[in-house]
Amino acid sequence: MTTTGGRVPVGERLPTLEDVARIAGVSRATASRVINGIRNVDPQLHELVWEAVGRTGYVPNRLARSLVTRRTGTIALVVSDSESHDDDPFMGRFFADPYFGRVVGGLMSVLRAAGIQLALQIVGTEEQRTRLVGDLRHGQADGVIVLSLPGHDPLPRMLTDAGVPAVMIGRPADPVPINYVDLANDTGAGLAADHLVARGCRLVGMIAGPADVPASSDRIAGFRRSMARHGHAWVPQSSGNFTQESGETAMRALLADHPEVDGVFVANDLMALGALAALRDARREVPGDVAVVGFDDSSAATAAEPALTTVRHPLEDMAAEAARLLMTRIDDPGMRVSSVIYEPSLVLRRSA
Amino acid sequence: MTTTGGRVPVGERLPTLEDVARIAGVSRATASRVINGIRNVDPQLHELVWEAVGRTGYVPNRLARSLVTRRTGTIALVVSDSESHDDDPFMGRFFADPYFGRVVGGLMSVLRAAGIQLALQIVGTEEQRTRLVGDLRHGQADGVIVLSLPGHDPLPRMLTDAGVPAVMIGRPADPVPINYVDLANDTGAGLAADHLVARGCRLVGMIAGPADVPASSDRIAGFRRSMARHGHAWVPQSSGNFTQESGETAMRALLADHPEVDGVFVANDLMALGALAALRDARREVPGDVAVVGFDDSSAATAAEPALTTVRHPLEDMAAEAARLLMTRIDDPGMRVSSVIYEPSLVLRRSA
DNA sequence: TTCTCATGGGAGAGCGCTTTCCGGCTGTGC
DNA sequence: GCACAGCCGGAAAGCGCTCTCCCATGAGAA
Repeated sequence: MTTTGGRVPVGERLPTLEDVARIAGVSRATASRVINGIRNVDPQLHELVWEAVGRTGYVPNRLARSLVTRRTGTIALVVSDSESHDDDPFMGRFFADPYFGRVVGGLMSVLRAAGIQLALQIVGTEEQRTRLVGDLRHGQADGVIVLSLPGHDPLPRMLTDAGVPAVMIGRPADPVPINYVDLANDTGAGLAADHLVARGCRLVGMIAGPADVPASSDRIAGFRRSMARHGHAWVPQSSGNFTQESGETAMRALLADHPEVDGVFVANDLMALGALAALRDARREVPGDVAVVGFDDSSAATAAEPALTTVRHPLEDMAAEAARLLMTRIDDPGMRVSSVIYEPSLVLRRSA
Repeated sequence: MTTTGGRVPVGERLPTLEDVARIAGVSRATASRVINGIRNVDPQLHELVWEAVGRTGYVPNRLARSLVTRRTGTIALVVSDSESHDDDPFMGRFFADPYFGRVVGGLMSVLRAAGIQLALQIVGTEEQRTRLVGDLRHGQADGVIVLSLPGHDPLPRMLTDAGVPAVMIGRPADPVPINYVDLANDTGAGLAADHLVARGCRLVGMIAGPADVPASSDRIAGFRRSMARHGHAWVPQSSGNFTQESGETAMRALLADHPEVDGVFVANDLMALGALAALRDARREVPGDVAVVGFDDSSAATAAEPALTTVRHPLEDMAAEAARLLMTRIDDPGMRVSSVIYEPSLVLRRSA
């Protein structure tokens, strides 16, 4: 078996800048200048260097370069999971949820074009968090996108204290001077309330998410506020954990306690799917007997039968914006803390 | 504002091994040995070093370490996208698909415990591929997990030629001596055929995926073979691209051409969701008029109404296995090429 | 002609770490 | 009492790259 072209045989030492320089008959410094397009270099040497690069199949060693430039071309996506343990199935659920995929897709749409790679990090324990922040300060990654998760996570604060460029998707639970991109969750929930009331619903219930997730509590507050404004001071509520099954259970509970509900706002589409199943079991027509409004406009909304009327959450756009914000922050360390809030809209389908 | 505890102020130079050594009153070499737990070091010095580490808040610089050890503690997840362009929406679809999330979840379940991070890479152009392989040879990552995508991708071959530890999830389209983990897709499709026939279906159709994806073509072949064995030499077929809408379109086409179908095998759950919608539109009862079997047992299967009878694809387990295989390969470069094939099973729900 | 100044290239000092090599010390067996 | 292992710690050589100095050269000004 022969080796084709200029390909370097396996196991052989890889060509270094030194080799390129030697072959081109210039110094390492000049070779480096040519390859990085820095300063004017004599066109003739320029050519010689590129020729040597071609002949050797030279590829710069990113690690070595990063060590001196303090730039890695990597952004970390950190999922901070302060509550669950390593063997908790929570993470499995998390990745399977459309949320994760949509975020990654949005981030990559921007990062890919910029030639930046995304490094996925999950931190659970205090030690892992400290470690992560340490690595980041060393420039393991140029910046961080933090995904908001349940609980009062110390990570955002640690990151800002350490001066690591960071952007959160979803606001932090505690007030921390960190950049973030979020949705006006309260307004979105308000839209759902308006719609259900306008439809003529008399008793509207709510299936909420975990109270310690900011996105969730904002939806709860926004919904209640809007309902109150419409004269519904009291809203029966049941809670789930954003999964389909929990939505089904919550709907059953709601139905048991308040058989007369004729409208329900579910804090995310996945739970709405479960709610739909529970309503089917209870022989309630949707939207005839009970109108259902979801939240997120994820793929689950169109998968549902009937298709879900839901609040649109432009997660891909938000993630893309977060990536852009982070890149700006990385290039300009002096940038002042800023946040971008997206406005939700109601997507009308058949369920309400 | 004061700085708490041993925390190092922002902007200050980070403590290096040199600093730790100086404070502990030992040489850099000894400090390194203590921190990495290499060789026996006098217990007293040992303690001195750790104390210095605590006082300075020292965290080893991973980059510098990797440069010399040639180990990064990173595994790359590469999505090779040889056909689409940068602005193609294909990638958005890809990340939103449960497939991606399930794979990441499975990988992380293993990698997280091993303290390895996952770096996401998307390569589209030839240049990006060359670049990627170059970076990998330099040890940018210790190994690669490759996701199989449409088309005859040159990447697997490039990787093996370069001697980069790699494991594919899903077999390569062309025969390449690369490690992979796959599902016996043909057997799975056969299970679906057996079930539909056993149910008494007279005319069974099929909604296939793209023909150039190995997983898809294996399902097609397996289904046809099994149907033939049951005496159904001919199977009407319509194709989609694994999305819900394409499934709906394909089902409509199938119904138009063969109104008498009373059973259909759909090559993945997402398309099955679409097929269900088309059947509903056409006023066919499922499973009464038409029985439907999906593939994957993804979250879409339970979201469907009626819930889908489907072929279980243990993607999380497979991804976890791929991660383990890769780690083994990394530690033992001499390991011979091996592949693991998972056996599918049929999950009975209501649609068939 | 001489001095100034701009320009391009080379030498070499690091970036922060691991690891080999070697010297000095202690303990054992004869 | 001596030779020989066996250990342990330090000095220093890198890993592959960038980038600051500094020098040489040549053009333009006085």
